[in-house]
Amino acid sequence: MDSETAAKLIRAAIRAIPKGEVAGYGEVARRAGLPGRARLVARLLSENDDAKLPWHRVLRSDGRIAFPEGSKGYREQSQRLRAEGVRVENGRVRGQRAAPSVDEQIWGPAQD
DNA sequence: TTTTTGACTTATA
DNA sequence: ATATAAGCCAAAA
Repeated sequence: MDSETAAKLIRAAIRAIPKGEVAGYGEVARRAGLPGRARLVARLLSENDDAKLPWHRVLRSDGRIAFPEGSKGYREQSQRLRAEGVRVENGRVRGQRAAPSVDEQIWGPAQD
């Protein structure tokens, strides 16, 4: 699979995060069928220019914002999240995470 | 060409 | 809670 295809899958996975919920980089990668490739997700977002993509719903695995505290991106992301009703305290998201289906929790993401 | 750099993760101590 | 270590890999240096 080429990198462009991977990028499409990842963007689709990010778009699938419901408004008001969040997901981790690794989680996005897994749901895109690319386990272990959290870094690719991060890289894509760093290059992303699509305003439609809800990049602000993507967090680190510990629920913290991936930008350095106080940076521009940090401020914008927390603001965007709060605008959707997500609870953000000191760079940490309290609110709900995008819950995978029961099947996904047990069996992992669908492969077909 | 090789090395470093990142909006990262999981495991282990 | 902190701190390494190994995995990840495309792009930039």
